[in-house]
Amino acid sequence: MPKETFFNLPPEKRATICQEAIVEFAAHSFNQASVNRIVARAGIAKGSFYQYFADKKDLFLYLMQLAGEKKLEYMAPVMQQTDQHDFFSLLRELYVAGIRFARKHPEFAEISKRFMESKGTPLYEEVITTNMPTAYEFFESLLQQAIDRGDVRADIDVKMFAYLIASLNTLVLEYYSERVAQDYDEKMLTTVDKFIDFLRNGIGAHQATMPPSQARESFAAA
Amino acid sequence: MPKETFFNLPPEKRATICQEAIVEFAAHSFNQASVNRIVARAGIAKGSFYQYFADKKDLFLYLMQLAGEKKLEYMAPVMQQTDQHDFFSLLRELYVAGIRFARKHPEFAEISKRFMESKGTPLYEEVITTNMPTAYEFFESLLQQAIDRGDVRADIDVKMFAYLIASLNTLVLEYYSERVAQDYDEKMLTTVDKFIDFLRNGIGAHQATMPPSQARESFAAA
DNA sequence: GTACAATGTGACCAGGCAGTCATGTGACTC
DNA sequence: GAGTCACATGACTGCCTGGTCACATTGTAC
Repeated sequence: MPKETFFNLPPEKRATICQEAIVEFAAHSFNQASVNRIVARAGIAKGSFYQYFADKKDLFLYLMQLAGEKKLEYMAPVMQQTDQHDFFSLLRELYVAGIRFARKHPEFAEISKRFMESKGTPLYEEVITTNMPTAYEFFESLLQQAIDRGDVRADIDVKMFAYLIASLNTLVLEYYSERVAQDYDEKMLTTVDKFIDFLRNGIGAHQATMPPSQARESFAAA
Repeated sequence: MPKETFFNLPPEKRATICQEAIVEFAAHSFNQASVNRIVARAGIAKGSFYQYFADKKDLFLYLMQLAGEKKLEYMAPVMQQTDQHDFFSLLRELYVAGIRFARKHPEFAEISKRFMESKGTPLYEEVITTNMPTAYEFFESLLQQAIDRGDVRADIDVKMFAYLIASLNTLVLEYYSERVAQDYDEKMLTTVDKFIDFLRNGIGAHQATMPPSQARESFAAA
């Protein structure tokens, strides 16, 4: 956590520092990111930085927290509707929400992605074990619900598909970003739908339906 | 490419240097990897290193080449059988071969993985654009063949599924390594089969068959 | 005006890095 | 023994890093 000094700062100065730090960590891994560059771009003295933050890690964890909060703003509305929609529709909304978040806050998404790739480093272990429940557990319980409700075949390996569905979440985002469109929207829904249809065919309870769905409207706010 | 001096070295010394370099690049990204550590562990002088290699990148590219050659040893036998098996069996063998490679040469696999995650860096761009055809194109043509043969539904988005299938290749490896077994084999075939069955249900031409396959023997040499 | 606390500052430190180079060494030739 | 060649060596350069600290500046309370 940043020191009190940091929160006493005029908001715009605080915002500038955050902004430049976000840019730095979006462009470089934790180790590669440079405090020197951050303070230079933010226009503050090195000594000031260490009046605000205990060290580089302190800043990084704070940014991770900000990113998490921001992402939750996108995901929470969807996650509260678990009862009102079938499993695949819900999944679709979750994927869409994830893409929206990444599109509106690409630096946050980049930082998170970079962090997820740092599996195995001490910093990763520290953050994961002390902080967050992983997405896997969430998808696991969601899958189990879906099976109980009859949305999903009962004979699947739940843990494996929870893993796969969580991974597909980042996969659909990457695919869309790299191959389909640089700009937000338009083909996004159809891309997500193709993934969801594929999943529905693969593990849905009803026999696989051939016609892939047309682009439907998202039931979450656009 | 390493200098002539390097290849004039007694083979065991060359092997030692390679081994220590592999360990270093498996444990650290290109930027984080330290020539100082490599020479210290390999027991050679810094100056000697620069008699063998032009610079750090030179060594790294050489290791990437070695890794590629080694991986090809595993993949090539499978890839030459494209005509003799249906699409999903072939895919299964490719996935299995990939896991076998990663199990027998974990450092090479780690280096490759780390490199693949460095998308966007200048080094990545340099290697990709000048050297390798990506796996995507390979899977794309494989998919197209499968459609023509009637193994796969004709109405799918070929590019998207080529991307997905390529990604699933690394995904099944990660899942197996992280969640199923630290040791090689045993549940590997059943894990891969679950992925393949899922794919078959999702995009196979015949209506989804319910009973997931039992562990079959691999048709490639074990 | 003065005292005091909060905040700002950048030179500085120790340490790591990639890469260089003058010098050393030993083997082989004539 | 002299000359030559391939290889070996590690001190050195210049640079960058995260983090510190003695000192300067500012704002406020009295």
